[in-house]
Amino acid sequence: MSEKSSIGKAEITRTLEQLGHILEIAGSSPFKVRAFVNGSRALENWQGDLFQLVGDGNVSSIQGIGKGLASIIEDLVQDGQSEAETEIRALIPESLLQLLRIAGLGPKKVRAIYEKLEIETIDDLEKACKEELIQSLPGFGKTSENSILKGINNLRRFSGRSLIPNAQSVAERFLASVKDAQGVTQAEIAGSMRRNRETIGDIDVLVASLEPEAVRQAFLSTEGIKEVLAEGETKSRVISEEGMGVDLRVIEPKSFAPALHYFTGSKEHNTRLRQRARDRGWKLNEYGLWNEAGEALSTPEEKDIFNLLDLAWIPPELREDNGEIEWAEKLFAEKKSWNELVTADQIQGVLHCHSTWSDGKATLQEMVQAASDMGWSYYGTADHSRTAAYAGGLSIEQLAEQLLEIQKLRKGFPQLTILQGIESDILQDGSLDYPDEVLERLDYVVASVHSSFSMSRKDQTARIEKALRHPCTTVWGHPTGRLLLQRDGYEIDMDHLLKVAAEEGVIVELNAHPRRLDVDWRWGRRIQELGLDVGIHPDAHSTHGLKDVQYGVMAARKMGLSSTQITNCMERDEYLERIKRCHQS
DNA sequence: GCCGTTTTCGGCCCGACTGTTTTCAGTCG
Repeated sequence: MSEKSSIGKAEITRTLEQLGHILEIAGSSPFKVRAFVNGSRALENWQGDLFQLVGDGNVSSIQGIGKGLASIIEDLVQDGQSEAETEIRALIPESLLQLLRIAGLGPKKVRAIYEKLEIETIDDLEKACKEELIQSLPGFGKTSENSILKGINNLRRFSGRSLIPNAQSVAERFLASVKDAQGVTQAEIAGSMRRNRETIGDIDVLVASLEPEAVRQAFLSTEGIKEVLAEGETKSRVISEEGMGVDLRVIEPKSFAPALHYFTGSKEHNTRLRQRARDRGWKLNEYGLWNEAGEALSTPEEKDIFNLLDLAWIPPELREDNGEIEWAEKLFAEKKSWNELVTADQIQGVLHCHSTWSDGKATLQEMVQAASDMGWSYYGTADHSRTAAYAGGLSIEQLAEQLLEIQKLRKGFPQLTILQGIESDILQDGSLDYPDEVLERLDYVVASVHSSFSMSRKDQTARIEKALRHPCTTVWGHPTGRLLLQRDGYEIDMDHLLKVAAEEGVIVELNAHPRRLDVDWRWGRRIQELGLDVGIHPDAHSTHGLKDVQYGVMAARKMGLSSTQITNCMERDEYLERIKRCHQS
């Protein structure tokens, strides 16, 4: 398959989604619109070698992608462009897509604004609002004009999504303030946070109470509300001062389980479940599950909903319509339940941490003390290698000096096994950063890419493959190099490299830094199929950074992994044996 | 546009809140 085009899967999924939105503004059938958006998601969730799939002419084998979308995808992969795409893009000015990002503006209103006033950009729309041109349009008024101005303002101030720790602190604040409101029996965070998504758009607070008014009062009196967007009897929505949308939903206690399921989502997962209910002549909504006669079935817990639909209970993290429903069906038929997903207290130790020896903020002794305080039984430091000059990479002499310090520390921390590793840059030609005899003296090697991100997919893949095949490589560090909300990862043939890692016994890192969470959870199923071992490593640059393993654990749960698939859930002796095995001279 | 123990047509999930409306369309999750 030719690789002359540089269009990867990520760009194609974005294109399909955009085309859906363009069709929406252009007034296409809502079902056609949904087909594009669904197709985009189906492709995003599908893991494998897209080049291969296109070569085999099998694109429409992906559920949700039919002949039409398959042909667009094939054209994009093979030529970098598609005639159908060009035709759709010609329907409306591209810049109208930006208007959709303004809260309160949907496709119909954007279209009306464009057709009546020929407004194409956010700047022009802002000007029109200030000149009071919008309020005269049919279906608009003075209030809509003001809310559009507010929406534009918010859009400019906030990027839209947040990293998990930032979202957590906002969520905890709002949860705390409704929890003690009068009449509250239960309160939980639902939505993408409960599903452990890698970034969070909105926070969903779900509260069970027969006194919704008291809950609303408590919610709206939470500290740090920038703006109230809606306040109804059972539903309110605000923007926090951090720029996060926070939704409150109050539900009667008897409906808490179906509501928790409903507001946990994902939307796609919910749609599938509601369809499943419909197939039986039933109805599923946030208030409960209803039979043909319209009688509520008993669903005191989430698992009751699943079981009544002949499904095993599905952990919230897995509810992405990513094959979990089919799996739950099988488990239910076999009277089995899901394997227990990994928990943070099962982590026994970590590799891949930094210290002041390279670019860390804490000394090695401080890091070791913190690791000991975490109750771990092994700890590996892996500072940067010599080529990483930007990060104070260690020379061969410094590595030797560091070992002396480690030997001293070992005496002070007899209960903690302290390992000396290195995070070796994978050089441009795929070799590691020290001579083999230096690498062999270390306890382990994390091989990571830190430079030349823009190599072609083919070259980047070959580069990393060479590093993974090096006998000293123990761990493949942050496999894609992505930084969430900052940059995409480098282009690689992930499926191929995972196979290489499996062949070589290399541990695939799940980098737990909340900005990385790399490897992406969407590879979870493939990783399990290949029988790969995953290591959850904090990539800590400070003592506080060690606590980031919790985010790695969240991502591992989202991958569907249990402790037996995580190397650093092993007891010390087994673990030391394991990292020796893939670090042979 | 996608899909099919309704298989090539006729469906396609569901409900709250808002604003501009006199009964509802649009937006959102």
